[in-house]
Amino acid sequence: MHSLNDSIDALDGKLIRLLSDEPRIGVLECSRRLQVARGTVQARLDRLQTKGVIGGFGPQVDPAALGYPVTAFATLEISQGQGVDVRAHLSSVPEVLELHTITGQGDMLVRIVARSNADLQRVIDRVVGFDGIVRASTAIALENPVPYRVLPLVEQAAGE
Amino acid sequence: MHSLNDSIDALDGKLIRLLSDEPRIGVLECSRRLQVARGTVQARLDRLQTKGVIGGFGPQVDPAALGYPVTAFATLEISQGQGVDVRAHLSSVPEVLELHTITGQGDMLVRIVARSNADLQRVIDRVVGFDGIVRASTAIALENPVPYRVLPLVEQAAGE
DNA sequence: TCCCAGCTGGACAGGTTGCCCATCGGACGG
DNA sequence: CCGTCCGATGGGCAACCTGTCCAGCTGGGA
Repeated sequence: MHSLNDSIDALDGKLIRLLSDEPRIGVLECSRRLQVARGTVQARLDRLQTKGVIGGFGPQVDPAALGYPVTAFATLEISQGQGVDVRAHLSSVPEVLELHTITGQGDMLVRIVARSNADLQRVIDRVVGFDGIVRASTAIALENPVPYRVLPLVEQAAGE
Repeated sequence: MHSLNDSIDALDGKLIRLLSDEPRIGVLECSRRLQVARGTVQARLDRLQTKGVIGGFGPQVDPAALGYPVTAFATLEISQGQGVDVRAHLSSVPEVLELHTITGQGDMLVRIVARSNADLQRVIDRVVGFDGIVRASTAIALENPVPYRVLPLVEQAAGE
C-alpha cells in the first residue's frame, strides 16, 4: 500500500492541519479528534518525520516581535567565482534570514530584516560591503497579504 | 524589571535555541537543561507567546518532501487599483506560499513552488492569468545556501 | 528602608507518553 | 483460492509530565 514514494494521504493531511491549528495538543487528543487509534497517529507522525515531510515542531519566532519589523528583499549580482565567499559572508549576518541562488548570471536573492527603515541602511551596507558583490537592488516589503503558508499545498497533496 | 517594551533576555534566548534544537522535549526537561525552576520556564514561555515572539509550535512542513521541489520567486507588476482582486486571486492558488507587496509602482513579490520545471509553467500561467497583472518576471531558485533561520537574530536580540 | 516582581523548591491529582501485545482486515502474489 | 504481509485497532502497564497551587527568598527601584 504505502511505499516511500507515496505522497501523503487524507489522514496525514488532516493530521497536519490539526497540529497546525492547535499545536499544543498531544497524540492522544489527535487520535480522539481524528477518530482513529492512538497507535495510528503515532505511526503516521513517525512516518511523516522520517520521510521529512514534517521537519520538526520548533517554535515559530516572529522577527517583528523581536524588534525587527522591517523586511526587505535584496537581489545581489555576484562576480564570477566569488559565490562561496559571498555565501559565507551573508550567512554571518544575523539579519539575513534566507538566501537563495536564482537564475540569472550569478544572482542571489536575500531576505533581510531591520529594526527600522534607517537601520535597514546599516544592514544593507553590511550585506553588500563585501568584495564579489557587484551590484545590489533592494525592495522593501510594505505589506504581507499572504504570510508564509503550506496548508493549502498540504491539502492539495493529500486530496489526490 | 520587565515591561512589555522589553526585548528578550539571555534566558529567553537560550530557551528558544533549546526548543529549536530539540522541539520534542517538554517544559520540565527545559528547566533541567537551563538549570532553572520549572515555573520559570513556564512563565517565560507564556510571556514569549503572549508578546508574540513565539507564534506557535506548529509542524514545519517541507514542500519538497510533499512533491514540490521547485521554488521560484515572481515579481508582479499590478495595474492601479487592482491590488485587492489580485491578492484574492493569488491567495487562492495553493502553490503560492507567500506574497509581499514591495516598493515600486504596484509591485508584488510571490514565492511559488511546483512539482517540476515543467509544472512551474502551469503554476505561473495560473498565477499571472488574471486581469490586473501587467507583467511578471520569474526567477527560479537553484540552491538555498541559507535556509530560513531566525536563531542568529534571536541571539543578537538576546545578547543586549 | 520598604515593597514588589521574579525565581525557587516542593507538593498534588490527573492526564499523557512510550511501549508492549494479540487480533483483525484488506491487498497482493503465488 | 489461499497464505502472507502490513497497517490499524484496542487494551494494558509503569513512568513521566502537566497544570496548578503554595510559602519563602532575593535583588532592584521608589
